[in-house]
Amino acid sequence: MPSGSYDPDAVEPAWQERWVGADTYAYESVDDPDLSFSIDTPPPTVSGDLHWGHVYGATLQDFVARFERMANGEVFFPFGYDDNGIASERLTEDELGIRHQEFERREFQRKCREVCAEYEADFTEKMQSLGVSIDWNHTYQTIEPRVQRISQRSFIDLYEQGREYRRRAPTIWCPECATAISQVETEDDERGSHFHDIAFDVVDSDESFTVSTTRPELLPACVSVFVHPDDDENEHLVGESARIPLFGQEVPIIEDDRVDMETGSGVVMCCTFGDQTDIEWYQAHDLPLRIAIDETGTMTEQADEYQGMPSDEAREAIVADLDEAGALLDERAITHTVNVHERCATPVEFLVTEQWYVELLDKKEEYLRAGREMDWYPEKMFTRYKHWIEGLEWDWCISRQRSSGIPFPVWYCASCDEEVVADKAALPVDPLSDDPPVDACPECGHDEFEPEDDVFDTWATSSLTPLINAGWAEGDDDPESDAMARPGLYPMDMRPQGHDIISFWLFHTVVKCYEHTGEPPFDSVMINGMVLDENREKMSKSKGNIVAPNSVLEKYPVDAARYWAAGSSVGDDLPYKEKGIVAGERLLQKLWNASKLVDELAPADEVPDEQPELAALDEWLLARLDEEIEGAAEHLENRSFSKYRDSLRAFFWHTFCDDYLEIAKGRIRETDDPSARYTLRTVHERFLKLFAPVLAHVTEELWHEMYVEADPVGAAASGDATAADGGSRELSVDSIHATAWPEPLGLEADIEGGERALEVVGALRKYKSERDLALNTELDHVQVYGDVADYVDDIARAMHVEELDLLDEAPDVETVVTGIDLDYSVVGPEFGGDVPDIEAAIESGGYVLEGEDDDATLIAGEHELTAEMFDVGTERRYDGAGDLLETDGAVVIVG
RNA sequence: GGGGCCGUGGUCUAGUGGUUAUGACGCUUCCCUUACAAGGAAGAGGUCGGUGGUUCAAAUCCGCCCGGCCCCA
Repeated sequence: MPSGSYDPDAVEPAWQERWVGADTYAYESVDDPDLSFSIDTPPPTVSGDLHWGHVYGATLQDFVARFERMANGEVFFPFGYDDNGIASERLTEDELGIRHQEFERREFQRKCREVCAEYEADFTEKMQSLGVSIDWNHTYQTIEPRVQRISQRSFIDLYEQGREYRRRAPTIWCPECATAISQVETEDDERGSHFHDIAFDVVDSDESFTVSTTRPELLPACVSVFVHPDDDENEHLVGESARIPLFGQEVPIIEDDRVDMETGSGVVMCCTFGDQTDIEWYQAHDLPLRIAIDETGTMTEQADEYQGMPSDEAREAIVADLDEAGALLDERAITHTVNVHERCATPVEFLVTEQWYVELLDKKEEYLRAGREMDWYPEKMFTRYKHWIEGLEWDWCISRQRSSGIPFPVWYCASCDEEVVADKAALPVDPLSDDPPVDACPECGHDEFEPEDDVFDTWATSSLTPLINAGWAEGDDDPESDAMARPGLYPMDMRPQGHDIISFWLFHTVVKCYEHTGEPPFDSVMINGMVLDENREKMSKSKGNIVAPNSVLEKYPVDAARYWAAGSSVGDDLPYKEKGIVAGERLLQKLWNASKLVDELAPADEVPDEQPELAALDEWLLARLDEEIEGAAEHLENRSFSKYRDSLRAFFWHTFCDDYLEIAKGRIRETDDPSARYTLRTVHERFLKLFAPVLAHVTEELWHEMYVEADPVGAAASGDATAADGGSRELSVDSIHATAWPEPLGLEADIEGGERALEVVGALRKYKSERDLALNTELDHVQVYGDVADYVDDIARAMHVEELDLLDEAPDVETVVTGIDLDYSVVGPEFGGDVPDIEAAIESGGYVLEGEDDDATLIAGEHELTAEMFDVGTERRYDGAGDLLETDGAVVIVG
């Protein structure tokens, strides 16, 4: 039995260990029809510390997992470690003091797996200490051979379907990392720079104009000059040609509304490529390419005498030469926004390179339909998906010029460049180490091949997690078959994701998996918000407002943090609030203390097995709990965690502890009442189950303390005996989390009577409080008018009333009509614009009241209102002995 | 620049057309009542960001404005 005060420091780690040791959350088989719910957890990068995003995201997922497990059956809740990215590459290099270039790619990846294993173990421990009900027997690493195989298989399938192509085209390039990157890997940054005002001559004219640029080294790459159509001052230039200073090429002057007239001179040069607008112009106006800077940042032959110079050196030389030639009109410092690589903060270049792409643009409609088929929590996130799809302008560049990552399974004929892809049976392959599947080029017969040394974009793999979980293309021995090994898992029931990364992770996953299976990969997606600081600002290192979860969890119980995390609705950001966690801690103690009292009042061996004849108030409480059970389930199904948490807490704390428990306590101590004992224990066990999804540890401990024979882990408990229990569904381990969500009892109860009885109790409390009396002050005589006959003893005992009488008739009061309250929901639609007339008549007293109660009629001005349209406001004046108290359903006289 | 979200007592928050606007934290007063003082009871505190409109009726719907946040460019 529970005793003392609750000790989470001892109880929580003990249960965490036992859950993992006993495989509490493992499922027997993924083909088990009992496996009712599956979650596609997006694998986190494991190199860093646990941050609030992990805690919040994983905790919300766990609420759903625990609820679904109780409500429906086993839950597939796997875990993945993302160790396939550049973060793990750097980690391995730092840890081992090596450079990846020093090793064959395959060898380096082996080292990565080894180094990451330590970090993964550490991360696993941290996740387990959050009490998350993940099945730790089902984890994967994105760098493991099986995942590499599925990634390469995905590539080959899409290639065979003609949905992938290799092309020379503009790409976003990081000169520091020497790779193409996708747009989502860039961010804006404010940088200092210089505007150079450069004079351009108009061909066949004496005229010249000024172009302001921060990139004079791109002059040799200039292919045109643009003017805004509304630019009256420069409009006359449109149609002419301009001669580029120093380099001499003649380029057309074109109008386009993408020119920013506010910046510089309003006339802008378009180069190959200075920024993304240049690329848009290149495509829109069919401009030629003049590539003046190569992939290493060196000037090309287009740059004439500057060829071979690094671009920043060339910039200085060109500026000096412009000045000498008299073409440099001005030079001034500015700050402007530049696109930088998020990882290394290097400003990106826009280069023309050969890359692999996945075709997306031709199937936007289908992708939209797939997105619409999923349930979005919150719904508004579908809008984000819709806009993302509609706004797609480029196909997806999936090749990266990095040294580690999953290799493209492709070779090229050294003679004719024919693409040769790997045999499906041979996957995973690394073309840098493995031979192509053919001896001679199927196109030209040549026998030498160049391996593709690019690797996949990390999202090309991360977008396959539902397929990895379902064992796609692992279903049978046929290497050509894409049958799933665990087809029952697909589509998966829920995909969780933080809202900051849905566009490149979730959305790509939808599209990619749809391509492979023809259906959306998820029945539902649950988007969570961010954890903000106490002032609702994003936590960031530069602001220095980061609160480390570890430091908080050392101080507070995990269940308290889980309680705090449940204080949000799906999709909402959640500010870190120490007070919110303290509130959770208080609830844990309250639950523990109430449990002690329940166990004392209704110990297991004194509670009748069968439902006894129930007192009216007990019946009422059980019926009210039925409503709460249904409400809690509905809120959890809608992922309205906050509503679930708050309504359950309020009902438990106020209705159960403050009202019912006080009454039951008196009744049992005086009469050994079996009805109250049965009710207490029944209701209490149900409360534990209702709280279990959020307060995972304390409910487990209490359930074992009170409902499973001698099997708690806390304090005095020892041994590992597990006793069968009636409530358990007999899953792999005895746990409250393996029991079924409570079914409503469906008792016929006098709901109104119970409410009325508690109103009377409330009125008497208020009476005592207003007179500064202790709540246990004896009251000699109380009379009640109102139907509370079945509750008289409970009321009298709870409020220490010596003699409580029921009155058959209303007490002798003088009723004074104080006004008329209209029921606008009836009067409004009935009388419409005449409502103000009626109000005016009532206000001025110009009305006649006829009849009483249901037959009452009100004549106000021109209109006649029937009883259901109004209430008569009254005030009672009581001149009798004692004090008159009123509630909605009863009249109480004290004294 | 495009899109989305938000603004409710000191703080956070419920409430998407209908009488007196929900709750928590904080505050004030009272009560040690053999589960819990980290508890209980009562109370004070709000022109629902501003403004105009729709409606018999607006915190709620619509327009504009102000303030804040996020995503995309």
